[in-house]
Amino acid sequence: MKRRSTLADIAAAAGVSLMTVSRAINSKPGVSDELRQSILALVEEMGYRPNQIARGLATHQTNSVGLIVPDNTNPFFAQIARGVEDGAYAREYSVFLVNTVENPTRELDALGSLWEKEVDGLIWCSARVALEELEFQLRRFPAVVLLNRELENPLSHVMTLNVHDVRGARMAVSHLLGQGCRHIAYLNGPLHSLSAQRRLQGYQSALTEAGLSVDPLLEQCCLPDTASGYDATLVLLNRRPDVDAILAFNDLVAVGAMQACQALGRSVPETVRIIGFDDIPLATIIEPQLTTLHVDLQHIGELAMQALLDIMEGVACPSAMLIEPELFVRDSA
Amino acid sequence: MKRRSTLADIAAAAGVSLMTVSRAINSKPGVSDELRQSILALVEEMGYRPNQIARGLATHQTNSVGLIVPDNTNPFFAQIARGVEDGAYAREYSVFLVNTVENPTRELDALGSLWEKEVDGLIWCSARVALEELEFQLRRFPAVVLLNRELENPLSHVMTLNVHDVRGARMAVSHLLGQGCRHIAYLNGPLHSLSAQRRLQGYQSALTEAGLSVDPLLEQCCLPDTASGYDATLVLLNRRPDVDAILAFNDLVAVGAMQACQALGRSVPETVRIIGFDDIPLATIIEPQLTTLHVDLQHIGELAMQALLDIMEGVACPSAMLIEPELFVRDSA
DNA sequence: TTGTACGCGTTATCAT
DNA sequence: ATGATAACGCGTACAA
Repeated sequence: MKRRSTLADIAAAAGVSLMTVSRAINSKPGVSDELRQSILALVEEMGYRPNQIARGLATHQTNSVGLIVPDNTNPFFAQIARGVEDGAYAREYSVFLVNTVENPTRELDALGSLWEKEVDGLIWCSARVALEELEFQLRRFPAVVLLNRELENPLSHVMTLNVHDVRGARMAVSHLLGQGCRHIAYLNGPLHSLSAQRRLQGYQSALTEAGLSVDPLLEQCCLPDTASGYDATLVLLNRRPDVDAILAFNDLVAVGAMQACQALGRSVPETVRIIGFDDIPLATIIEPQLTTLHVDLQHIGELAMQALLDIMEGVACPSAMLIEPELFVRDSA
Repeated sequence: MKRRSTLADIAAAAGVSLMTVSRAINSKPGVSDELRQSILALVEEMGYRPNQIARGLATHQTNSVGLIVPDNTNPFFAQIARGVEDGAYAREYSVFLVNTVENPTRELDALGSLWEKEVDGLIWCSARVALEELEFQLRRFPAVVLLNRELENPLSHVMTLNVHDVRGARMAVSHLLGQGCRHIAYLNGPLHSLSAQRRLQGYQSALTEAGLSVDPLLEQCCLPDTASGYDATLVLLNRRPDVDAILAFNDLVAVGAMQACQALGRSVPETVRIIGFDDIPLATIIEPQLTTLHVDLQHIGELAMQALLDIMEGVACPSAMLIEPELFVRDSA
């Protein structure tokens, strides 16, 4: 690996000063056209590329952002990450990806590490930290987009981006009620998850408004994966065999629920209707295809990145965005 | 966002020189114990964290690596990325994630961008560039782990990490032959994919060795996703209705094949046996569960990261690693 | 239009 | 054990 050429090398080769080369490269005024051409030719020839570390030190801009997710393996976050990365590429930014693995220590480590690296901005999904810690961290970064978390007091350099979970859950329940279901259960996600709380709230309020009572026995918590959804459904259906519909925290849980129903000989959607959330690719792969609340996750990722760039550039930007999920009725409900 | 404190701030507060603080922080010798203690206390109090950009400029080490994948949304690469990130976290490295989206331009852009950022190392999956370009790029980085690509002439700072695709495909074909199948088709992946070529080779050689002829009509190309697998299977079964087994390039394709069979009323595994490759989570979610060649992708990611660190630290390291897939017999074959 | 001096925050080197 | 000084590669501010 031979030494990288620097501005000084180019300047020497071109017989001009450092600054002239710098200006030529950054297409700034103050360089005659022919000189610029010959410099750029040299740059090409010598394979020069600006050293972003040095540039970062001088300008306090690194052209990189951090993306914190619980687990990039989860299709939900994978899609978002893809959108973020696409958006970053379009604007010549690089993305540091970090998984928290639902581990508070690792989450704080990630924040510290990103801060040390002087990222220009941060997209932070499902922040699991206490409010005080959250505010401390937000203060440290120049720009932040918070996904899946809300903020009482808006900060000018922070935008929150949330799915309208309450409305989504209500749409699902309405649909089930319309199909004649009267014993609708809810497989909730982790209690500390804001989405889980909001979806629960939507579920309960829809039932109440329909004149049905909210029955704690119809609510069952589980981790947001297929295996947990399966187990939770067995528990649920054992406790309340009269259940005729299940709203699941997300699609993975819904699929687990579907498998459990099949294992118990309860056909879907004939005896139990199932609705998921998020519309991950799996939703259309399994049989019967999953009715679910569709959210364009990749687009959300791109939106988040664009908003982040807007904040960084001082462009006016809303303090919060709310994404409306859409009920995609397929075969499971 | 208030100004970050710097070494100078700490030094001033402690009434010592910059270097003493630097030494204390980096736990280098040359600082008395009590002084070190009091400095570290100040560091804590003032919330000081070293600026990695400045440090990077001074040391030419950034404590960050690049990870290039075709698409982080593909479970195959998502698992690998997760392993890489876990490994990086364990050693206090950060990971730049880049998607190439099978786009050569974007792949080159990614390499350029990572080089500008002075990453200490690179994990490069499924490099799609020509040999000459590959060698040029490899020369630019201090350390590289190449996944899914081989190298004629080993380089001391590069390691290749491949799955033994040939052996995997042969195991699959053997298994199918043992089940009595005699018209085994192969749904190949993209032609430019090295894995696809190797799996094809394993498929063909296993047939030949069993005394069966290789029939081009039994080979069908498709993109490595479910929809393409579905379409390709329709084409294939239309052309050769006598097919009694399908080996798919990967699990996504296999699932598409399974759906196509079901759509055509051909039961799996009774009339058509199907085997996939990679064993992504989906393999055990669908019904019937997929028989497939299992590879521990997350572990591969960790291995890649560890090897990369070894290269970077000058630790002796093999020039190539070959991972053996294992046939997991489930319900589809 | 072009060039010079300096600073960004840190580490390496050489003194003390 | 501690400190002064010079890099690292670039951009900003100002001078020519």
